[in-house]
Amino acid sequence: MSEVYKALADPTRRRILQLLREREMSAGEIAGHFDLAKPTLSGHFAVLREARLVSPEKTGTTIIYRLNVSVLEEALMALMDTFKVDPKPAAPQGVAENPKLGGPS
Amino acid sequence: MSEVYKALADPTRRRILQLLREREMSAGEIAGHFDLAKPTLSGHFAVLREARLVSPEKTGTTIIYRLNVSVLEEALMALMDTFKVDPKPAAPQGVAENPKLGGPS
DNA sequence: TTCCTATTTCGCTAATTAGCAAAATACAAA
DNA sequence: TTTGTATTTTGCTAATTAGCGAAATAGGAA
Repeated sequence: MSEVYKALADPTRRRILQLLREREMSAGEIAGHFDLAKPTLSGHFAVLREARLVSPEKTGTTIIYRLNVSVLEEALMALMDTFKVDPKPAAPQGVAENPKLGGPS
Repeated sequence: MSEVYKALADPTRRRILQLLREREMSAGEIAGHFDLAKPTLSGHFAVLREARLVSPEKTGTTIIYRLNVSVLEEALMALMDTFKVDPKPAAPQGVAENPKLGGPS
């Protein structure tokens, strides 16, 4: 799960995911959308694969990358759950007002 | 907005946010939850402040950190919108089975 | 004022990472 | 087999970053 955070932390990888959200694409086609060398993009693909955010499908010499929507969905859900954020416009969330400042130090 | 991704990418910072989700705490009290030096934690606080995920409030010599729930909420919403993910459980859909290429050949 | 506590800022080091060119791998066609 | 195309792996450099101890800053108490 931590790999997902790492994968999402890079803007290039987020753009790749957005591209794949529209339709699946080959590695070279994705690379064509960036001003980066192909080995650089290949490295980004590896990070996205490790996070299970994309799945490669080899057909001939080309590799088709497809967005793994369910993994992305699960990751965002877990994120919301971790921070107890509701998908609805939040009710006034009571913040504890007992900070106990000087504390037990 | 990109600062939020960066802030969430580090596990220590995510634990800090989880602590602050329960109640606001002073910098020193937060530091007490970790085996890290205080300057290290102070650096993490700075990243969280830059992302506007926490707000500091100075009272005397102590600084109380409070979770900025609305910012976290907005960030997660924007993330879901970016990737067009619905807050409902989705139909099961092919999950990646092997991050490496070449497969079981 | 001096002293104590809380927190940050300053250097610095080690580890990580994004980027590239070149080489290697894999596959299809001739 | 050789050739050509698509993609990854290798080896490297520069930039970023998490970590630390020491010093600096700020406020309250004596």
